[in-house]
Amino acid sequence: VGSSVTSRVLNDDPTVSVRPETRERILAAALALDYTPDAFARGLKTARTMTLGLVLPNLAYAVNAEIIRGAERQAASKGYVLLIADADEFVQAGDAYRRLLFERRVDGLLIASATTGSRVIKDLSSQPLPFVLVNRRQPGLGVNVSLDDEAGTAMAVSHLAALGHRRIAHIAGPPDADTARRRLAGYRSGMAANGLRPASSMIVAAPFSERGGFDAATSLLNAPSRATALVTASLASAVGAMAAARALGLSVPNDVSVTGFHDAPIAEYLHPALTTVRMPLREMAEVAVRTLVGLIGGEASRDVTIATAPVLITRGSTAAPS
Amino acid sequence: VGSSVTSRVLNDDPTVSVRPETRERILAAALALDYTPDAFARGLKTARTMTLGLVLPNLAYAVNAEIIRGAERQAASKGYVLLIADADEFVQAGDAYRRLLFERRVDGLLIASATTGSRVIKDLSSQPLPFVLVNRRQPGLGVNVSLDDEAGTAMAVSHLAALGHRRIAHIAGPPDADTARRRLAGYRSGMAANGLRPASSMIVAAPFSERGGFDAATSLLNAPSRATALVTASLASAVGAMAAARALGLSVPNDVSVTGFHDAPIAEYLHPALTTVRMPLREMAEVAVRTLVGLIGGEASRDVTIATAPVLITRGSTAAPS
DNA sequence: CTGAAAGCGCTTACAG
DNA sequence: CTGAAAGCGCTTACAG
Repeated sequence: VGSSVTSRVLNDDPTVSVRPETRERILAAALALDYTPDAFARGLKTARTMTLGLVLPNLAYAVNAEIIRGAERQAASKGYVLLIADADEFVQAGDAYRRLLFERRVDGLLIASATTGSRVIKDLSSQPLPFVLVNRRQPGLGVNVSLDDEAGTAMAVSHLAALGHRRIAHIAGPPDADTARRRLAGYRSGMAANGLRPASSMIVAAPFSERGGFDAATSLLNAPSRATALVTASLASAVGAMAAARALGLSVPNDVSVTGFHDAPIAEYLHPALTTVRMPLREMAEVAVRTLVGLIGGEASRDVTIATAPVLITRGSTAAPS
Repeated sequence: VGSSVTSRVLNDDPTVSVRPETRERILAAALALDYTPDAFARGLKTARTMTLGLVLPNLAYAVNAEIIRGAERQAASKGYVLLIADADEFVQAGDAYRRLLFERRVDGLLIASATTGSRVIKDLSSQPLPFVLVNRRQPGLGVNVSLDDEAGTAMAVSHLAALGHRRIAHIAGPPDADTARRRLAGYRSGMAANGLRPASSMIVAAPFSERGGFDAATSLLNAPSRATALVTASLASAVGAMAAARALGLSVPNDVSVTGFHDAPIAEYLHPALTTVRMPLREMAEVAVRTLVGLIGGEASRDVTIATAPVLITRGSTAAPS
């Protein structure tokens, strides 16, 4: 049997017409020999690598792990394999950048990098490789898949307002992260919806880290007529905020309530257990992969905001003000 | 200029002899055209993909994120790119397995999967693809790079013994994880070194999770003549153990001391802050990559245990027994 | 010192 | 229905 027929049979080419017997022989031989096509040879010929690149920031937080896992699984189910690149190096236009963008190693890129406006991101648009921004909106710059962070944060605010809190402060993320800006918007709209208008001193920007939350909460809780509740923009900063309250001799939730953003197993085991907004992170990663695969296939795609509603997980870190 | 010379100049082929002027022209043209060789074409010809596969388990824990990050950076600096595969799917011999093992997509594999004796792992040895086991020893099965988990755990035990504890219990990991077995061995040797011999009821196996630690600690702390200190085999189980103590009305560290294994930013912000053993995880990942690259290059390699000593980070979760 | 040729392992028009 | 041929973009002996 010639290699042409073999290739077509093995690839289920619908245009092939082959005698059932020949097909059987090919299939049997392939099985007997454990034949698996060489991905690089195939990639060279078809100009499809069946590989997706994932550029992502700090892995130390469970949130990003959810994204990797969701993306990896969805990619696998679409026949793709996932290449991972560190955002820091990528964004500095290092080797990872060159390798993913120009060596034709990937058919498309998922960019989950958190900060905004880097030169690299701009390069992308003047360049034919399809890409999708994950958890990150940047109008005018290609397709993005993101969550309704605003609704999530507003939900946390409403929960606290319903408990009777009025002086609700916000530990926001870093201003260069668009997720931080959208969570801040959610804080504002949540306050407004509850008839509250926060003083600007009630909003403090901080990195998405324990340390960031600690420092921000310390300054917030040291202020005169301090807040009775802190809505934070990440899980890590909520942990830091609770630690800061304790360090000041304040009890959570008796003296001050704290909410986090995103959920992870540890939230339930903290002291007190953390009330937090659970966002559909895995779904976001899956949709991002599907969107990218569509783009690669030539589909026109639009931005998508994951419609699945955020869920507020109420635990011990929030209570009525005393 | 012919493509042969071009290729050799661009690849710095030492055997090429070329007029300086020609070389200049080639270099200038490459620069002007932003030329980057097609990785797949090169891979097809050279039979080197310059890609490494990383098979790893549950990403939800910061520990594994350290491994990815260390591996990714080291791979990048060696000119490699990192493909990621989910251990669950891989170990069940799913598509990821086929793709990484047989499609010649990678030059070698880093296996950081935690459990032991899977069929897939055995397949590997009857198969020419170089691989390195990361954080996981399996005698007779290829090269592994691991940490001195035993010393780390013994260190935690000695710290508690020095504080005056005698009834030190161990929340071990799952018995099918060799890291768990080595930490258990460290617990035993640490106890012996301090003249203590624990009753077998002082050792409880549990998954490496908050929940696992919670359940194990609950049973341990409900027992008669309960332990005054718990040495756990992971960060997550320490968090769970502290929660269990609280749930029983016991204070950490006044009634019971707790130690974790591995460090992450959150440990410092827990209540109380967690005493834990910091292991050189990133170094392990880097050495694993270097070892794998050596193997790919045909070097004979031996198992390596990272020599860098574990460090005990003493925080508020341990104190003298009251 | 430089270039033409072969070939890596596939897929895909195309001819028989 | 089946197979021979070209070609994807490189690298590497080899010939000039």
